[in-house]
Amino acid sequence: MKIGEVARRAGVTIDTIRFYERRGVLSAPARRPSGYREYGEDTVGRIQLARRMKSLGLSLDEIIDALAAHDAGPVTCESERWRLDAALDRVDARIAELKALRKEIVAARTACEQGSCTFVTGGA
Amino acid sequence: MKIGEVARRAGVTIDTIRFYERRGVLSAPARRPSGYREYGEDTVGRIQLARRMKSLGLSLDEIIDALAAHDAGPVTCESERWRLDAALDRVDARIAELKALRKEIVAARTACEQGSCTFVTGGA
DNA sequence: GTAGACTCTGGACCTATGTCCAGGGTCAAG
DNA sequence: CTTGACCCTGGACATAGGTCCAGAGTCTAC
Repeated sequence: MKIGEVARRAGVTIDTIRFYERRGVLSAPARRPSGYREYGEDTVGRIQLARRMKSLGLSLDEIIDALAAHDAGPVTCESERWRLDAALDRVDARIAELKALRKEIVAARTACEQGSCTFVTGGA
Repeated sequence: MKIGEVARRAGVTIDTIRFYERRGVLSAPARRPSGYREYGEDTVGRIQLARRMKSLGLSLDEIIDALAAHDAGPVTCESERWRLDAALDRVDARIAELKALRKEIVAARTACEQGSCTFVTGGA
């Protein structure tokens, strides 16, 4: 299968596939005599798994690591769940940050309404 | 006042001040015969106001715009509050995104525990 | 006058994840 | 054989907000 078909079936662009190859998400595929990349079915699944991980908030480096674990041997939900936990912790931390920021903004708004504005005057 | 003192008093780096000048947050200051930038007191306040806006989630472009409004004439909390509202809307939107992501992650975790894992197998 | 701290310019570099491009070669159908 | 779709490489570009650098000139206290 040529790269275009892999891209179409996996729902990504050709550029993304080549980028993933450069970054190590995908290993270098076989080549036709012409130099064209030749992929097997499994590549589509691997890309889809990578995208699934990405959609759950894993970074590319984390995805590479997770896929390496897959490659190294049988993985189970038990052995991999910590990756989700890490992603969850990060999301929670980010939400907490944003909630703190929200509070700040609301406080600034309230101060505005009460005449002790720190947004227009720069106080604080 | 030379740039180093402004930086120290405003709590930013010299590089940041020069960057703000390039971007238009600060106008080009007077120069000494040697070429050194010469600042007045007001610059410290302007930088602090910019930082305050930044800490409330405004982008640099928004800060530039807000400061331009300050420069153009008297501003009031009434006339400027919409900027805070815009920042608040953005933060709320981002929090909503992250909560949706959180839900996804938790769902993936739950599926793991129940044996229908979409994280290890890539299903979905 | 000299040492050490300060400042100048202009551009490269950083993170993260792709996206796009030019200039060229290849494949498949008619 | 031609045409149009496909693929190759390597590198530049994008976002946002700075950060850092070299090599040169300046300022100040002693």
